[in-house]
Amino acid sequence: MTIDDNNMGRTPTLADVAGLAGVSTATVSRCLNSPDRVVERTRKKVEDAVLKLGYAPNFNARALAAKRTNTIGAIIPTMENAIFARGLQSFQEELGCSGVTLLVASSSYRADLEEEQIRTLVSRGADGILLIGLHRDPKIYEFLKRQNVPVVVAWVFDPNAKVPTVGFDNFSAMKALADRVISMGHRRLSTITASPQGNDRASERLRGIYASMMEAGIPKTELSIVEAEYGIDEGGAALEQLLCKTIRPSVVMCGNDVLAVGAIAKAKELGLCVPDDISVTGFDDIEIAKISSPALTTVHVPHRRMGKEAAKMLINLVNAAKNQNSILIETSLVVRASLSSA
Amino acid sequence: MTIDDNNMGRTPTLADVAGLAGVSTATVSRCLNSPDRVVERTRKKVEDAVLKLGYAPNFNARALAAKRTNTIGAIIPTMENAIFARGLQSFQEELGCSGVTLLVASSSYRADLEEEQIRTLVSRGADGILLIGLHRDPKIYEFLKRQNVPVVVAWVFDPNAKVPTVGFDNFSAMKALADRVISMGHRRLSTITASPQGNDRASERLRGIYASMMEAGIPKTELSIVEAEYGIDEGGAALEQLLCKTIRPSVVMCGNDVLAVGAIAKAKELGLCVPDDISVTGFDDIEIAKISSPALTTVHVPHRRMGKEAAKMLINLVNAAKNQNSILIETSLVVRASLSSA
DNA sequence: TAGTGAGATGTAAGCGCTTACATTAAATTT
DNA sequence: AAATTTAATGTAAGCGCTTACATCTCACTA
Repeated sequence: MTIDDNNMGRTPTLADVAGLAGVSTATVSRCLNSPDRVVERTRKKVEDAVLKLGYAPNFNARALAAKRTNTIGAIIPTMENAIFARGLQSFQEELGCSGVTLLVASSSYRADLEEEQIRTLVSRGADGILLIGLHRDPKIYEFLKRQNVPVVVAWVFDPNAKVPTVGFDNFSAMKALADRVISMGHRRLSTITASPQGNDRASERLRGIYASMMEAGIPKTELSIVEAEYGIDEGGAALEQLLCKTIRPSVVMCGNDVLAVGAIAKAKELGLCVPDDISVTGFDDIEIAKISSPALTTVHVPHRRMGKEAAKMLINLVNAAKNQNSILIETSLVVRASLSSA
Repeated sequence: MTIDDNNMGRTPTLADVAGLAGVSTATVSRCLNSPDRVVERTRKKVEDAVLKLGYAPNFNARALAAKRTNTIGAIIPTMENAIFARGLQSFQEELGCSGVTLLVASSSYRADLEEEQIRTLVSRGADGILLIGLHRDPKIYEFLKRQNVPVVVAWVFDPNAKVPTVGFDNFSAMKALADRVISMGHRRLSTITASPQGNDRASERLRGIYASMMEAGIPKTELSIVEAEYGIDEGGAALEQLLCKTIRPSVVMCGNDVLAVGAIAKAKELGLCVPDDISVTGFDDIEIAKISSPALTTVHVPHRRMGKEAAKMLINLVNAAKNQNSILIETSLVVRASLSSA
């Protein structure tokens, strides 16, 4: 049995265990944290006492005394987005292998909230922090540095950043997709994107589209842009806005699969045929991309691998404090039925 | 500026602030926790010192001394499921209104992991805990009670449970759906469900189907059951299994929308027409249900409201410790194209 | 103007744990 | 068997904060 009775009116402490076992608190502490430093017979006594009392260590007291929490914090923009959830899942799994607990917070894509949560995580004693995207007030990085809390940034790759990153090249990934789109004859382009303001993933992807257009000699003005928040309905609404423009685009390149699926649904609702009347592309390649009809052309991102690498990196940083090199996660184009020749 | 320099080699403490401001630590503490108990002039001095040093309180020390964390924990089966993510989002928002922080853990549907995480949350000093589903070892409820940590259970409604619940009646909701299915002439029924073992949501829903069949005089044997984990691909694989059975069902009632969408996709892949060859139903009514083609017949669950109510209840419990009554969240049938007459 | 009491601030004792250092016991060497 | 090393355990000083209680101020009252 792991959970047992004790007949005190309060939750048992280390001292109670020590008393019952007839040893000092230091010995009990050692039993819990480095059992090999305690002789078998003593350890047995202590373990019995722990069970007898249903003792559970007080985390806060431990953290205060040890100045270490075995906890790593992560701040993601939203929990409602499957891609963050999935990356985080493997991040957590990898941390778990090292006995580290994950603390998650979501910032709702708001910089001020994120800053607040970073401070919360630090004051809670997180040994390290995972952040999404590089773009934020430099003061925050300074703060983290001064507090001696290592950081890893995921979802972007930038070997020149002052913090290690593990992610993919948003610019190149989107440019590769745009290259393909343009090579299929599309000229009247459009995109549904998250606000690039303060979101380097979004702005890099946008830059990727422009770069491709430039190479193909298509003027920048041929790209219509609509900003949308994350969500199926938001994608649909954005598509409607796009269709109001005087020149109807032949393709809409969406910032992620969810927006894309929303756009497809809305297009069908409006009696348009995808991809005959309008092509649609996504980004991320989550499950929904495959089962969408038509199936979605998108950029595949190995989120699980990214999460895992980020975890390893952060653990190294926490343990050794030696600098880690950024890791590039390769993406790949997945061409499916939602994209056809113009 | 909220984050500023200090020229010490370590992170500043309350005592540092007190020293700089020329007051005692008690006064600084009061400035931070009950500003109205400190006179304006003093408070100003303290605030200046806080800013000057970039002071951030040490959460663990505070929790240790105050025996309160303003933190509530929640353990959900998985983060990858949109319905939990969404319910949790509004849960968190509501908590935020009261200045309470949320700590999330996911148990991967494993009872042992859940128990471990409950203990972790308690040892971290969570003032209260949100759990999904009632079914778990009674020892856990006893443990929580002894530790004086209030609990609310969500996603199920049971006025007779020993802990307050806020959720819906899984039995009636599924029975209502089955009633409709059967009234449309279906007799060869099937279901794709999470393992009902230790999952009261799943087992109640299954019971709902049986109850409906019984009323209609359909023998229990007419229901084929396949268990599947959560996921689009899992739903597809389960459908294949179902189709291997000698008697092909005319309808597949899925435990949630994600499984249902997976089943639909697989059916289409196999050349079957939904709903002409086979009808499919889901549960939850997440966004994907609307945009699926054909659109999914399902049970609508107001997750956001559920999350909000759960938060309110938990906060009351933490503050007043008076018992709360369970809250029933009403569900409703949403009939869409994926269900047709047999 | 001394007396009163409310309000502001200070003092100091913990909260439950870890850990450097001191002490004691056991194992090894000579 | 005494001397020396090594392993096991104990002692006690914090970790950074909150808060009961003591003290001090000062505007009022009588």
